Amino acid sequence: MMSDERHCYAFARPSVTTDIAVFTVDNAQLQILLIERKEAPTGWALPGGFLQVGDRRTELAVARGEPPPKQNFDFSLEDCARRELREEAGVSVGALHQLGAFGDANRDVRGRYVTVAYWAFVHKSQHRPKAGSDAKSVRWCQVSTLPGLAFHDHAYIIEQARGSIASQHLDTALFLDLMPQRFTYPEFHRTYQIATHRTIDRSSLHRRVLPLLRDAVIEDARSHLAAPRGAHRPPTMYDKARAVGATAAGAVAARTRS
Amino acid sequence: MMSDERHCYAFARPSVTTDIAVFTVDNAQLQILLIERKEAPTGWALPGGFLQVGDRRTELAVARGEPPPKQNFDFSLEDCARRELREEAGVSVGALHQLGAFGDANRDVRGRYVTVAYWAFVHKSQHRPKAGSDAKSVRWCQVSTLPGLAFHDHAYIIEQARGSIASQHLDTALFLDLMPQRFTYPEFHRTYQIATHRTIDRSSLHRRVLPLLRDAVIEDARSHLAAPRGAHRPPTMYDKARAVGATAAGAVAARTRS
DNA sequence: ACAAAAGTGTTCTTTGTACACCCATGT
DNA sequence: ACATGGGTGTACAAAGAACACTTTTGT
Repeated sequence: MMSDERHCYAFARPSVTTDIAVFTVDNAQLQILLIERKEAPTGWALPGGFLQVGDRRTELAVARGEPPPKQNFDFSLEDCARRELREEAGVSVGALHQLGAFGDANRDVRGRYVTVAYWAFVHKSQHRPKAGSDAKSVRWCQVSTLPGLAFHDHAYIIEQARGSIASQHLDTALFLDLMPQRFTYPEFHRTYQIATHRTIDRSSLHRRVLPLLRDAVIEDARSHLAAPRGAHRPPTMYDKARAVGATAAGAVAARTRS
Repeated sequence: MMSDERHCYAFARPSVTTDIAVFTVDNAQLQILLIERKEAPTGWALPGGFLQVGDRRTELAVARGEPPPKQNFDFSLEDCARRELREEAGVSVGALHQLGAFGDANRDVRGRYVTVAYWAFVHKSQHRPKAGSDAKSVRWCQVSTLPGLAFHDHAYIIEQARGSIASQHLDTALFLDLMPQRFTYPEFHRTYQIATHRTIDRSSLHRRVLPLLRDAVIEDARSHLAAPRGAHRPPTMYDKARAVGATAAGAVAARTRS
């Protein structure tokens, strides 16, 4: 009902969307969150969707500094990415990293789309992906065996994101986002190697990461329950929320809720 | 006449623009190309403008693979940047580097704008900036003493671009775009230092750059006319068009014209 | 005791740079 | 001769990583 085209402009405009490549490490594999589209073009795709802008009057008011509407309004591109991720896939992320804008005229068969791509790291435990409004389903897919994608530049975007992650002057601290609330260094070492797709000496990485975890040690011996037990020294547990540089996904989720 | 708002959509859409930070080195200063806007908000700004998209029928046809219209159509975001730079400032550049997308709701008082920012290097000799349709004037401004800008995130964008240029993992070859058709290594050395805002040993930079210029030597002794004369060995002249990695602005201009 | 974790010290490589000193080539 | 350009060799510094080895701490 009422899909009237009520927003009219003197010049044609493209649709603006954000797409987000959410990576996680599980089962010794780098995985990415994909959604199965309900509408054409059907198939698998990166989660994402339209930048919600207000009508003329609203936008002018916001541009003048008035408070933005609470509903159906993305103040920033990053807001849009977070919202789409939440609505479409049920996932709230910490740090979002912008990859760039993609806008070739033939990138979407439905018409002219300009998309701003982001990537993020999460740990599965903190998210329960749930297909939202526009998605038939949501799935973690191994990046090594991606299904065919509904938009032909999504594979390229994922490629770019992986390059960004691997070839790096990327801060070690960013990889903390891949960890659960509590984790040990050996776990971090394994995860880091999988995410960057290379091997690195345990001790060398340890030296780089330890400073970040200095204040995140969980002293309580009972907390070690989740750590590997055995006839050996138990690993130190760290609390992601207290690690420097980590963007606690929990905190972000809480902030969003309030 | 007929500024009717003929393009209507079910959902509000932002305007999409590109902005370009064009840098050059002249008079021992890093300079940037700014235009003086004719329309509100008046004042100085980065050259740039609207992404020209077709109407629904046109875009669908292009998305299906049919050839894009010759007129008033930007196939890619980069095409848009080149066109705007040409139309608005009379400048054609070689390599364009995407900085990212900026789309906060309060970035433009006229309404909701999403801009994709690019930066480029040029040499003044190859361009005659000329105020185009939307510009009252065009000017090279020293980045050290920028005027106030009509859009408050343009200063931020310029800042980002300068950071990108200075804090390097930037390929040396890109700086060849700052040179004229023919240049000497000592000239390159000076230019490089100004652009990156640091000093570097003549000999060290020489080693990095020489491989790029191997096949660009101008043998003809008469070509040395433009080189500094004096009671000393004359410098070797190089031809930018034959240097590896340089994107000859002339070639791009020619391609555009055909 | 054993095994995994934690921690330390050393070496190696790479990369970029400075620096010193050569030769080349014009007026 | 001399001033500038071109070129080479060496040394140095920092960063990242490998490697070897020790110590810790539980069963």
